[in-house]
Amino acid sequence: MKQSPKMREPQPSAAPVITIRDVADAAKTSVGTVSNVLNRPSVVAPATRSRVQDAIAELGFVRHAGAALMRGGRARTIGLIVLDIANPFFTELARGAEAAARERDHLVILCNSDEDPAQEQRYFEALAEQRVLGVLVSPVDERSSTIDWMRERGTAVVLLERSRPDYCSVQADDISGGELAADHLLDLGHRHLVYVTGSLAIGQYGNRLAGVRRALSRRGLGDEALEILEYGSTGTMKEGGQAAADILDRQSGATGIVCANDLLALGVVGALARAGVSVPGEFSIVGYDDIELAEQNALPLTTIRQHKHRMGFAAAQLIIDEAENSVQHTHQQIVFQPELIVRMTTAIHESGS
Amino acid sequence: MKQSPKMREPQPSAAPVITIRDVADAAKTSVGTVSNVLNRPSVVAPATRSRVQDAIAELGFVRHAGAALMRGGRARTIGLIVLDIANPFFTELARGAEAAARERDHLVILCNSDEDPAQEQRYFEALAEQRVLGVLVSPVDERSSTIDWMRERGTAVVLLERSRPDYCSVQADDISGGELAADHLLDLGHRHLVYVTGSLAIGQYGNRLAGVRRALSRRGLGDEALEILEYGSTGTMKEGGQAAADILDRQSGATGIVCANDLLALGVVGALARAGVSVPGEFSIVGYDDIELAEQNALPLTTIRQHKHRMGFAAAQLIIDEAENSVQHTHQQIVFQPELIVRMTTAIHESGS
DNA sequence: GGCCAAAGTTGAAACGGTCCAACGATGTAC
DNA sequence: GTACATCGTTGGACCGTTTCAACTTTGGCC
Repeated sequence: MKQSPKMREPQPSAAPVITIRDVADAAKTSVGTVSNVLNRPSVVAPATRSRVQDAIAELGFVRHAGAALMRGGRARTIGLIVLDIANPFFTELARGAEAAARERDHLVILCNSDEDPAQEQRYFEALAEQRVLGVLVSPVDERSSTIDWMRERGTAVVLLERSRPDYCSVQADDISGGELAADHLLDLGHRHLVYVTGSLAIGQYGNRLAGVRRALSRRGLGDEALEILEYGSTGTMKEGGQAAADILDRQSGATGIVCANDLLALGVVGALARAGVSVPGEFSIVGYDDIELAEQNALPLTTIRQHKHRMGFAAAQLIIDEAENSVQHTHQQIVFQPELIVRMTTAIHESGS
Repeated sequence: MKQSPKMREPQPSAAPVITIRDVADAAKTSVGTVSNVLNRPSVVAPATRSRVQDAIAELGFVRHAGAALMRGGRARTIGLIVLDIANPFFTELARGAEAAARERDHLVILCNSDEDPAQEQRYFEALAEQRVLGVLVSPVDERSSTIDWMRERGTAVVLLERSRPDYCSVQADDISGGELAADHLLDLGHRHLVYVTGSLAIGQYGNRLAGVRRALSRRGLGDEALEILEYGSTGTMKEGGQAAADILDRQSGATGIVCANDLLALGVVGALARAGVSVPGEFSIVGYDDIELAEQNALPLTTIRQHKHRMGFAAAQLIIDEAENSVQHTHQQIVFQPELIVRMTTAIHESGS
């Protein structure tokens, strides 16, 4: 009955779908010229250019990114796959990547693998299908064949927090970081340490542990001076709370605690405080990452600072470079040095020894 | 056992670019059939189907999402634009959206506007060009014409934390939440409150303030019983620390502090602790959001819980529904009720008022 | 006025998929 | 044996853009 499309219906289904063709007609020119206005405005005569721009604005034309990609191009979009979007380390890194991308007029889309290889794979595939410029990934497993698969299909990949000789990567020197943390405690006189960590399958946690061990052995201390408490996931505050309970249970005589990240450390500190245990009186605690919370905590956390923003920035630059100069591009592994930030959760070990 | 990866030069870009045509040839069938295997596997005979699937695997075919969209379809991707990716409220919400999307085999891509209208606009445009299914947005300004513009161009939009009668939206009842917080303090005997907030241009912070005022006026208290400390941004821990300093400076006699979000509250609590001021002895503090940190803090935070995960879940469901049943879809505004969670930062106000 | 180069514009051929009408093969009913 | 329904497959039109060779216009120079 009411076939008239001009009726007052506020329905959204009136989707007109404006194409470059419509713009060309409205501006009384050709599709080629409109395309030039979009992509190479300088080659179009000013008068024509502004006629086209007016038509675009008037009709509300939105270029179809998918169609634009068909003649071989690559998108102006960078994918970033992180292990845990709730970890401030990654959000700060994402900000850095975004800043670098913005400089070159690119966009970052953030994907959360939640440490699940299947989910990671889904995002890899989706990004490959989108023909993104490249993917920055903090891989669940850096040996995963999916990463090679991506590159074989023509999508550049930069590894975060992991490295492989045949890929660009951006990481921190986690071994030195672990060493820095342990050295600090040893310098303060602690002689029995605990390393609290998320899953050691996460490479950087393993490396930090290696650094701790190196510091111990440099002083002639062996594994008897170290306990390891490993929890299942990426290292959350809740797990830190659990760790504090476990440490109190054990009564093992340990006085220095190195945590694999700040969330764990804050969890430990919080739980100890709630249990009425003095920090740094009875335990000295060092975190890792230097997230904003570390400084703002009621008891500011001694920690190992990572240059998260710079790492993200560098990674995005690498991927843009790799994509734009793929011919003469050489893979590089960038390593950032961590830094000890002493705050209030560590102190000299008074009694004994 | 080593492979010899160095035998041949790492191909600069020997990009083969496998198309559906190549797959069809390899599987000795037609492109139409391959397309059917991809999109409607059930209509293809099992033998053919597996031949095609083998060819896809062997050749490493990746469908070109852009091309697939050209015949009018919509992507299986949902955009989510948040104000501040470092705020756990949004990451938890993102997780909820992701869960709902996964159920329907969609993907969420997260974009961070950082409260900058220009950045928000850039993401809107990029998502429109990608022809995403729809966009969930926590808008910098819900009256922005960009939102209407998106819908006119055919991209569904669901508002988060804001509402407009002509859009789907998911929000919390912030007025009730503010009231809940203030009532709690008033019940405990506090008679002079401070409201610590980020920019009041952020609508929900304004609503929470309105709730606080409502609670006061219900008890016959007016603006003389309320101080407002407004800081510039989205409300960070650092600003909370500043607020604590300002409150101590003023000596105004206030004893109850309502914060517009948990990060502010944790900043206040941390800074007061560092200043040696007892909480909840001298000040009672209520946060807002119930992020994970609130519970895990050394002094667990009394706060107003928001159902972040459910909100994200509902929003993603709405957008999928709107996109799939656009004809008979009616816009709905979903409102979640907040909940008071009493922990350790609030206590009875002892001394006479 | 004739010639030429530069500047601006044009139309059509890709690009890699989806969709669909039409087709062939096979089985079933009478 | 004929008519018909079902199932699986096929090829080509089409989607919206970019690219590029060819074309037209303009203006400078001798």
